[in-house]
Amino acid sequence: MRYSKLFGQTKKSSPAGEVTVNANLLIRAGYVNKLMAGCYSYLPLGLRVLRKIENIIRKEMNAIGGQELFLPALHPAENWQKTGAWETVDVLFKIKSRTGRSYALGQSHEEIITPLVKEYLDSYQELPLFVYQIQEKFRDELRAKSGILRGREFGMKDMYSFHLNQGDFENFYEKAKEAYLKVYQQCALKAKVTEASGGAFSQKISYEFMVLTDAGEDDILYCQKCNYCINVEIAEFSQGTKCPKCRRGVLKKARASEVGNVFDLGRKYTRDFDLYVYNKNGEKIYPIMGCYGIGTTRLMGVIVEKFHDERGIIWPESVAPFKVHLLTIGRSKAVWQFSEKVYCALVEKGIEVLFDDRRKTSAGEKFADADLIGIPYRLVVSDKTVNNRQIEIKKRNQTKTSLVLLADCLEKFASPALK
RNA sequence: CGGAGAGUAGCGCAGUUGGCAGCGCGCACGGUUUGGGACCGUGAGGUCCCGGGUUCAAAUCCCGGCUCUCCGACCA
Repeated sequence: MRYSKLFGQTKKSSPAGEVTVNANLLIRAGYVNKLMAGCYSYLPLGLRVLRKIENIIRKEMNAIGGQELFLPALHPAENWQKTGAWETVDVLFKIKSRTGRSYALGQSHEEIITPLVKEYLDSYQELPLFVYQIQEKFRDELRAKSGILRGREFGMKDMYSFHLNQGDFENFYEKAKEAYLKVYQQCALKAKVTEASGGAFSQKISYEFMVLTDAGEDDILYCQKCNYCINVEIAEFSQGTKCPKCRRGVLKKARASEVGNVFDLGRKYTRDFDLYVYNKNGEKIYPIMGCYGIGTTRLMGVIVEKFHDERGIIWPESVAPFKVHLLTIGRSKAVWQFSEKVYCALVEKGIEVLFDDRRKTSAGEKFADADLIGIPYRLVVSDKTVNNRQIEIKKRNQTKTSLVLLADCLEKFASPALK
């Protein structure tokens, strides 16, 4: 991609009154644009990051048997009335059509997936079933805040599982948990599995996946010796008390952001929508349901909160919009010809490259933009390098630079599949 | 929804006692520059958030509303 043609370029000044790091950097670097509080457009650069995050999640969900589908965001009110959520869920956006019919915008999709599964589930032999989607959710938050961490419209992967019995659900929960931890690991994040309240429709414990960051909205207590972690909203002990699990460590309190969750929905929805099967003994069974969410846009925001410095974003390679950022510095014909050659060679090898080919832009501005945008590797072709047909290479999170030949460069960045 | 702050050019902001609408960046054109956000010149660009009111005169004062940010409450 040629930066001169990219829609959504950097801004020199911070958006007015925006203090959140993720909003500030993502807006300034040209990843997102705010339409209104809690509602963001994803520009080409931002969409590339979001798609990478989604694909990491997609791969892991598929690996545990998840089947991707896509549900409507606009829902008939009747589905929400049937579960009682129409009256009780205050974040539900409600809409009236011209003809007076009532609709809801999906804040979650249990009300849609359950009757859908009912239409196709014929036998207990089809269980367990795991379906998921990646879609925008709508929640009428009283106060949207923290940039893309809490929006009124936001991206989410939501998976729903259906099981014959509690034991089967719990087995799958363990697999889902491992898959989630792999997702965060690939996003370079360390997530803690945290006990939390079950929310409005479940008296049971739920699990949240928390990443430590001051930008978060939750307080957790975690053990420094084992993996025990609990949300303070349900914790019966305080900071400094002995860990109830390993009895060796001491609990520490910290701020965190919830980047995923798992709920045991029990038979709430299958009963509400009369979704049942007969087991092999001819007994009528309402399946146990679980739901599993990962906020895709929030995950993107948390990554920025974790990986940045005073100059800009420092993307982990796995989610970076491009692998390399090629800068051309200087105006000599030799520099231009060589950088064009390098760009074309990288593109031909299938290496994701953003080429800062702006003719009149100063070196300082290109460096500053490269730091702000935060692509993992910076390549520079300039008068200093071109005589020896070399390219300067620097990692975004390091200060040292080195010189390499084009062939070495292509070798270094070639994707494993092409090697 | 309670508390606090803000809304003026595309973006960031200044605007004193009520008296011609300004600055920086960006943008367009010309020129000089070229390894860390260079410089000179010229130019375009305005519903001063919206609606009332006071006044000879309102970006400025008063009333009402809207939007944004932060804190809180809220938050499957």
